[in-house]
Amino acid sequence: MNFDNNSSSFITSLGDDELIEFINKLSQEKKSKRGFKSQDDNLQERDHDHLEVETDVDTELDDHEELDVNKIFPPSSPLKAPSSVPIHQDKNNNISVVGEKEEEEEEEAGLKPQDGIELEFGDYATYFKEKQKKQQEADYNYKEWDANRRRKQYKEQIDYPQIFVNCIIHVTGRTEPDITQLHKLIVLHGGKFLHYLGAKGNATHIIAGKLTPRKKLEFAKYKVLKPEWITESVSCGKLLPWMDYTLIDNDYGQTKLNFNRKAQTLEKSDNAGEKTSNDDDDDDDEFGLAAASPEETDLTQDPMVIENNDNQQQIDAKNPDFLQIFFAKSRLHHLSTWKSDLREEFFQKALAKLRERKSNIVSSAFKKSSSSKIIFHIDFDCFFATVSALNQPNIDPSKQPICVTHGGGNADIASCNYVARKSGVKNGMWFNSAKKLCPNLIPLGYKFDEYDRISKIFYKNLLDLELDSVLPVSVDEALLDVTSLCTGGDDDDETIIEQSERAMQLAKKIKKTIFEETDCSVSIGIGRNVLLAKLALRRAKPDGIFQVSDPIHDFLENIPVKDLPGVGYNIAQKLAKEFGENSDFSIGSLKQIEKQKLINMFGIKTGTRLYDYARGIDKTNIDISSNPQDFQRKSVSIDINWGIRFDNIQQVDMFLVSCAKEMNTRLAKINKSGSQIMLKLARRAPNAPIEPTKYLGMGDCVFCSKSARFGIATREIGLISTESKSLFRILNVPPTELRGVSIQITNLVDDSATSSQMKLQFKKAEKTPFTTTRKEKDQVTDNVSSPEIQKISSTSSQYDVPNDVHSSLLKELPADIRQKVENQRQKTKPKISNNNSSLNFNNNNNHINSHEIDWEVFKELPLDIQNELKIELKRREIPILGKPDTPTKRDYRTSPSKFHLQQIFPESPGEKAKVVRVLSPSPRKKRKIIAADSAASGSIGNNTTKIKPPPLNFEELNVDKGFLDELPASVRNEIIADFQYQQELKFKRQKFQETEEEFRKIQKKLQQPRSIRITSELYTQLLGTRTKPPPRFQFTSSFTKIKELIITWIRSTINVGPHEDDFNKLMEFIVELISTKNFTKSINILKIILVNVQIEKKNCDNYKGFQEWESRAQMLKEFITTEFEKHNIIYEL
DNA sequence: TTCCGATGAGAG
DNA sequence: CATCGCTCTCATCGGAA
Ligand SMILES: Nc1ccn([C@H]2C[C@H](O)[C@@H](COP(=O)(O)OP(=O)(O)OP(=O)(O)O)O2)c(=O)n1
Repeated sequence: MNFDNNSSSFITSLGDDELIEFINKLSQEKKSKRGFKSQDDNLQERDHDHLEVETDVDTELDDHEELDVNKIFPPSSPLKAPSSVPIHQDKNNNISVVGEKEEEEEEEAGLKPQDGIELEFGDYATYFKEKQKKQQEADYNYKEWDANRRRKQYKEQIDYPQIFVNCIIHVTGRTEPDITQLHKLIVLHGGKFLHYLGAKGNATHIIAGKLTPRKKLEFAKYKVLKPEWITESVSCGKLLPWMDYTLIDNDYGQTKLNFNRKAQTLEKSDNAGEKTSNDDDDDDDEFGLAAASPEETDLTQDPMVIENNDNQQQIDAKNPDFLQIFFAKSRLHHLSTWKSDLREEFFQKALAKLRERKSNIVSSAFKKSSSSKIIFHIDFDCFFATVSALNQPNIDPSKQPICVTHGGGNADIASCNYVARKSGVKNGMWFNSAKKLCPNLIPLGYKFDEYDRISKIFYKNLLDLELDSVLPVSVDEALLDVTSLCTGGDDDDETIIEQSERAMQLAKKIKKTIFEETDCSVSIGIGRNVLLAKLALRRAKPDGIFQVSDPIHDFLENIPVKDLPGVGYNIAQKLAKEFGENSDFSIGSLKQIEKQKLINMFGIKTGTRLYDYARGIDKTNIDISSNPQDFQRKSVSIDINWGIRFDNIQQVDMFLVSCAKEMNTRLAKINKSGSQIMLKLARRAPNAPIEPTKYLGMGDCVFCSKSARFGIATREIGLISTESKSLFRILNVPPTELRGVSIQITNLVDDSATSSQMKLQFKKAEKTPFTTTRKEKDQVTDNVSSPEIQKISSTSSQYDVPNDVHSSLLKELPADIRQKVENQRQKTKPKISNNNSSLNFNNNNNHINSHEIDWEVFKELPLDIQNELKIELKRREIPILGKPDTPTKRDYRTSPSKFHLQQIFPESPGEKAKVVRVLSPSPRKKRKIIAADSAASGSIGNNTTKIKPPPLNFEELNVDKGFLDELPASVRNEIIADFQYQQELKFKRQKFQETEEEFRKIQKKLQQPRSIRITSELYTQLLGTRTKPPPRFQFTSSFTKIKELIITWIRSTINVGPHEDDFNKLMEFIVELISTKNFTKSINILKIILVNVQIEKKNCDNYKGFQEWESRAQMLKEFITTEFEKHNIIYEL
């Protein structure tokens, strides 16, 4: 029994409690021969194990030597008589037997409202999670039970050969033997039984008796096998080659070869709006899971189904399965996933091609005239709309306006056909507004699997052409370099006309083939570069081919700039505004603008690009193999801006964990890890309504983001989730205000490319935890690569959590964050730490944890596993009892000093420091932190745009000089507080701008022309003068900035009053102004203060603060009056 | 100059 | 009921050495 790599990452992904449960379970389990964990690394798998562990706490498995069958399968359970079990269909359209009873019990116990209590969402959420869990759990329990039974029955232990380890098998439809039997066979032989096909295509195999044509398409990406594969494999005691049992034997292998794209989704199509189709399309059930297909629906008498329908409550991000449900139905998610998969696929192809070319030595006879290419831009006409309308006999897309959308109302239109476009309907529009433009607009549902299928045919055809290069732009769109196909063999003899002619013929051929194979029309644009091809494509649409012929200027002249790639609303607006033309600013006009002017307006790159585009120049390269690095994926991110509604931070944390899991899955899929993480949040804009127009939408939002470094490339769920939670706290957005979350991982490293690091090293270290091996530098991650450090770093955050976190929140935090906060809290207390043993003092929580582990049993585990677990425990700072002198301890102490480690507490009286986190900021980072520190302690007069944050109560600033990179928690806290404060300011500023606008309007309404006139006069005057700002206010050079500064200052301190120092600085500034005869300016500042103090009055929670401000303002006013009198000036406000 | 982090635009 | 507003890349900007 041994852990493999993935087990390691599995255990590191567990929460502390889970880990402990895991250990305890393992201890009891060790006699069983079965490895606990199969190697699969995907989410589902993790969940499974995770759940097994979890369930152990409150089930009876603790004592499973005496396992009572009835506890798992109560007397009424059908499993008592497995062979005669009635088939039972659950809501997922999967026939389930095992676990059925639990589900029912659970319903009774937890789901059905009892005593007339309304079912709350929390119950629902629990229920939903529980259901999944129970399904998986039941499999495991069943296995245990069966083993037990056999043991008793045969008085010996017969283990079934675990032939299906690594297999995740889904059974669908009618099979012989039936699903119950198959389920048992699979589970008993080590396989995972997948009750439903999630959106992520986790199943490795699908077993089916026969397939409807529709299912055939749907399962095209899977190994769909006959049930005999299972039964015969079992009777042979080994895994038989699945190829001999394929159900779809005609094209599977081929498809697989050409399109190694992984299954993305098995989302069934909706038929929203008019239910026009009665074919074998499946409708979604509410949960985005597999739906009932016609031949099975007769079995759907399960109360479960009804129950679920009753409980179709709001599905928002609080639901633990929200991500899957959401993604399954999100068109943009599909679009993005398809795109990156295609990019990856073609990237790999290009690499292969490159290798091949290299081994063929001669790479010449290629690339003859790179200057003159022929590029095709090919794209399906209104892709989603066309495909969704296929096989819909009642609809004629050439006459009726159609669109693809989820529902009516404010649902987005993904795509609409050209009939609808005539009425002004556009992609991305909301259905309601479109309906106004086009009253008979017909809504159609999404058919993601169809889009995928058509797309595959499309790309297969393109590949078959053996072009110079194919660059996927989207699921329905690609750029082709067809130069060599159009230039033929003879070099220079060809005229341009001949080339064009060939290109045209080729385009026609492609168009025809694709139409024949898909029933969908493509349009093709042909040009000498990507730009021209794109513009030509636009002209070609719909259902056409257009070739840009050589005097390209005529062609370009009247095209609106908006059509240029990279020119969107903003740039087009800016151009139109600047040059006074009405909205359709053409390329012809763009050409008139000087290069420098464009650069000034849009920056160096955009400016030059616009300039070139106007002249038809574009050097974009579409050949992946010519420079693969350019086409490497550089980031992986998850964005959710729909359904984000949280009540408290715990829910946010849970959600972030789901995201981390998803992130891990995605990274694992492409074998990459990243060393930098960014959390981006959308916060409801100050004046936006709590609930926006679009149901569960994000509405108008303010965005903020913060990034951090792991110090090492990773995809560990634990690290990602911990870091995101940490960042979330830094960004300080109230959970109720949150409307969008995104996590991005960058600085990607290929697993294989960095053999010296991460997993391999990690594994090595597991095996020999006593030796400290010399690590090579990790190129990407700032020289941190020691496995010990990597492990510790789960507790790392670039920033620590501020210590004003409410204590009720604390206990909800993951242990490692909690630990940090606790530590910091301790630290702010008077020194008591020095003579304490960490076991008693430092790790209160963890000490409790460690008692939960049965150390006696732990000791009986195989040594290597013990070691592994010890490392993990150590990483989490859970003390290892019963064996105090653990070797892992030494590892910390002997860590090379070049690593920057955080000293928090002495581990034992004699020892020096305890390493809590590792962070290796780049030199810049270091500077930045230090700089931020000084900024935070500075005040308004410093040469910085920062305003001093409200007084923070960090009395002690014990800077530990020994660790340059790491500032003590208290200082870090200040930095974080400062950052949060800045965020708050930013947000308030925005809020203020709106308030200010309102204020101005009110002023106008009240007919106070005089005040306005004076104000604006003063403003113009001030803005017009270019006096150097006085020294003390050097940080701003323009009056608007000063104004803004003062406004934010007031706004942020209206509850506490101005800080003495700041106010003094201001007074100095005024004195300076007056002495330099800047009278107007001083009056103006006074005005701003007076006005804004009053404005803020209504936002003020603490009247005292306002009074403080008001009195200061009066003081200033008097001061100015007196000063002015000295100069014989009388002013008027 | 160069690098970095935050932010935004644009694409399908 | 509604509704499923993703995700990647490049550019810009301001701040820091
Ligand atoms: N805001 C958008 C834009 C596009 N899409 C989807 C639906 C489209 O069918 C597909 C392809 O986008 P295109 O921009 O190519 O638009 P169409 O194919 O619909 O129309 P056409 O290409 O004919 O202009 O992407 C979407 O869901 N939402």
